Amino acid sequence: MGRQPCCDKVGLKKGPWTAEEDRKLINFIITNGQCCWRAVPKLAGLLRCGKSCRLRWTNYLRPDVKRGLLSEYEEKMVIDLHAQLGNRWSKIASHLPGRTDNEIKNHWNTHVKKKLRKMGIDPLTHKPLPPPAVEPPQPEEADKVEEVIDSEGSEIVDSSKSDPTEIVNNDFCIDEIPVMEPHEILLSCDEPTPSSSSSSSSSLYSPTKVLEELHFLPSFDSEIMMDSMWSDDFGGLELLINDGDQRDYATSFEPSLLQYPVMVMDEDYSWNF
DNA sequence: AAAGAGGACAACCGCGAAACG
DNA sequence: ACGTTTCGCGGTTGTCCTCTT
Repeated sequence: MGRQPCCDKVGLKKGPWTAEEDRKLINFIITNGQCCWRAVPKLAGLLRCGKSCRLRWTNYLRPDVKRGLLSEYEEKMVIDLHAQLGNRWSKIASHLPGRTDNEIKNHWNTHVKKKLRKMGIDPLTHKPLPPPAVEPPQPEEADKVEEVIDSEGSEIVDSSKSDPTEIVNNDFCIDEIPVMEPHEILLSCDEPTPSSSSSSSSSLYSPTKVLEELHFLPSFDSEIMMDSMWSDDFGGLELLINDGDQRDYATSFEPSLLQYPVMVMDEDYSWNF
């Protein structure tokens, strides 16, 4: 007996989400909170499976999702955490507030892997890549070999070939690239460098950042707050959205909060301040 | 300017774990 | 204790965009 599919696939929409679908999902979750994902599409009037709704909300619509390129500091964190945790993207993401596992995974596969290889570092093992094979291929074989390098050298390494010795020789030519030792690129994650942490993301307001700044609240924990936003007895999201009274109340305790703009949903259903 | 190639990223799929009855 | 349901994760695919020829 097989698993029951997460949803009845007949008549369900797939592919990119439209603004209208986003609006429906956001409205539903704002009104009802996150409940059983399986029931969400039906209740929200969406022709999507629950899984798709969860993914869309988690990765793109959630108000605390930080968008845009990873900062230098975030990228270094990712590299460092990947060295410790491997492909546990959700664990890595949990160390980077506002970033999703999917986003980090994509960034890793499209940017970081290449960058590490160019630096002469194996992105799988985080160890220096050994020099390429010295023996030149036979003239007749040369084309074939080049083909293999082209198709595999820039490609994701099959996880089944986890033995690094099987993959390194087909990777980038590192003749002209100085090899860096892992310790030269791995940073400790407990001391953010001021320059990097304030680089690309510093000018942007992120909801998470705002939450982190709410330190005046007793025992404040941004994760708990994000959880609480969906509970019945907490108007967190309303405060973040546009509740003037709540905001006045909060700023009466902490006037510095006035520096933060009020969070609103744009006409294109993205969150803004 | 048009076509093709490659890159980037959003979304899907299948599996395992956790929760629940 | 066991079967079923639901959720979350990681790998993979599909589509759109940009760059190159």
